[in-house]
Amino acid sequence: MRIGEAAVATGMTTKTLRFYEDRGLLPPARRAPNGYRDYGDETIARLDFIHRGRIAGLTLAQIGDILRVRDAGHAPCFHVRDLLAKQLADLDRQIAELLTLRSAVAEYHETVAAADPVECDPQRICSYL
Amino acid sequence: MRIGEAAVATGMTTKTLRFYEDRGLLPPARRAPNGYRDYGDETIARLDFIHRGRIAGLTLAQIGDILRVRDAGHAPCFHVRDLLAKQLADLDRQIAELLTLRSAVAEYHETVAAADPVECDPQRICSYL
DNA sequence: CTGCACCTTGACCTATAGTGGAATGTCAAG
DNA sequence: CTTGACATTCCACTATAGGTCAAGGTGCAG
Repeated sequence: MRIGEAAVATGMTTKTLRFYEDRGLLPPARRAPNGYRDYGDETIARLDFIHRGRIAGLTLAQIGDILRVRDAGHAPCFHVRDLLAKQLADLDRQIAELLTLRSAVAEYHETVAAADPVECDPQRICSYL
Repeated sequence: MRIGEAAVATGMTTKTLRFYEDRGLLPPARRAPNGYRDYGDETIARLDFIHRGRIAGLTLAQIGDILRVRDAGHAPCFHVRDLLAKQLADLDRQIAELLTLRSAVAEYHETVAAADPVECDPQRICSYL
């Protein structure tokens, strides 16, 4: 299977596949006599895994870690569990930060929406921010 | 006031001040005869405004837009109001996305936490993700 | 034989908000 | 006269996940 077909099969671009190889998420591809990359079904499965990981919000580095555990012959379940726990904690922190920011912005917005431009002090750029 | 003093006064670094000038958030600084930048109080006020904008989660580009409106002689209130409304909408979207992602990750996490590594199919890398 | 679709590599670009370092100039104090 | 603290410019680098462009090789159909 050539790179273009693999790209269509996984919904990625050929650029992305080469990029993943360069980043070590895919092993160096087997080559046809003409130098073209030749992929088998196991690579498609690997790319699907990478895709699922990305959907779960994992970074390529984290996905790479999981793949290396698997490639070392171990089941990466415990590693994945820890990674997902960390991901949950990160998400909770990010959500909390955004909620804090949201309430600050909402307050500014109410103030400025009720503002009279005439009272705005040029020196302060905008009196309501 | 030299750049180092202005940096201390605003809690920024000299690098940041030069960077802001380069990005057009500060006008080209007045220079002392020795070539050193020479800042007045109006620049400190401007830097404080930039700082408040950053705290409100505005990008430098957005803050720059506000400053250009002010520099053109207009009160930027209406512009700021629209910007903050957009910022609120963006934040709501981001928060919603993160909450969606969080629930997906939470589900994966529960599944994998209850998983038996022995049943994990190597071909699928990790059966629970 | 030529056109077209596909493949190869390498180098550079995107956005964000700065940070780090090198080479050099300025100025007051000891 | 030199040392130290400050200033100048310019260039490169950080992290993320690729995208763009160029110059060229491969292979099949008409």
